Amino acid sequence: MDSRTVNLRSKLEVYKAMTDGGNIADCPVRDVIQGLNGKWSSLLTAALAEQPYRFGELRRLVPDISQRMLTQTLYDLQRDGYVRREVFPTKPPSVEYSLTDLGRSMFDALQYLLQWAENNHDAVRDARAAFEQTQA
Amino acid sequence: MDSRTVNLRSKLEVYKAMTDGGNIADCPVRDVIQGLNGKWSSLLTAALAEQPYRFGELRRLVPDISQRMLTQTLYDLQRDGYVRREVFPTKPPSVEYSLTDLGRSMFDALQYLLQWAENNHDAVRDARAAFEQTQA
DNA sequence: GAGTGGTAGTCTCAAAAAGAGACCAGCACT
DNA sequence: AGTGCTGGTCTCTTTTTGAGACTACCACTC
Repeated sequence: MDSRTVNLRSKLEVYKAMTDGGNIADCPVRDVIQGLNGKWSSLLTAALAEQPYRFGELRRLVPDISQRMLTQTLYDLQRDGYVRREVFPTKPPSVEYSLTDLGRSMFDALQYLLQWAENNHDAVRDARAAFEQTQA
Repeated sequence: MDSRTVNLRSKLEVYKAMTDGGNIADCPVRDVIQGLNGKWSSLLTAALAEQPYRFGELRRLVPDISQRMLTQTLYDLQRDGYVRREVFPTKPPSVEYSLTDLGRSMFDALQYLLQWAENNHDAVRDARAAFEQTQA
């Protein structure tokens, strides 16, 4: 996607897209965003954007995720078409997860936000510190 | 942010930023992203990017949010420095919420993802339908 | 002067989601 | 025969979210 395309659209238009012109509760844009803002979705997508990984590799790569949430997040990403799951008939069978073209395309858009977070986490940290002062 | 800056960075680098070079559980990038992926954060940010709103206006604008979650999400966005809260001494007092410069900057980055969702929600819907077939 | 409505919330309880950790089957290796 | 690796599932507890009643203050109407 050409970045100028986004910048030419008004913020109002993006908001309207999220509310689907009145169909607020059942809006497709919110539906898609909803599937991406789980606690682990973006981290796992970022890992798989680097290279394909097996289940156990992902678990070791992200030590603070529980097996249960790893299973479920991968299932959700697969259901929405971002991730491909391939079983190899080794003994014991191994399972490889990789990004689909759709997943790669989504991650390209997500990267702007990740990059922003990397550049600005100091500002957010400062804001939190200042806010705690006003509350005290 | 210049879009080329992002595209020149490898996916590996973005992943490394999310894992903070080993400090995976307590990574500032994940910390910032975490604050943004609540169910209502992106929708409220999009609304406030359009124009400032008062509490009751936001509640009417987003009918399926509970007062409790509206209060809490606005509190979180204010704490992280994205939103400014101003009380006006009218009778009864009214409260106006608006984006800060930091919030505007963040929303610019978020917009790429919202735009992607708007362009690709059909593909996600198709993926879900296809996935249900394979499960049945 | 009693009721109605609009302001911005808080409080409580129920439901849903996430986290922790035990448990499983199958096979290879020692 | 025991140990470890594979990729999970199952159960229980804690956290997060949702629904809805309730508050205090004031203006306006009847």
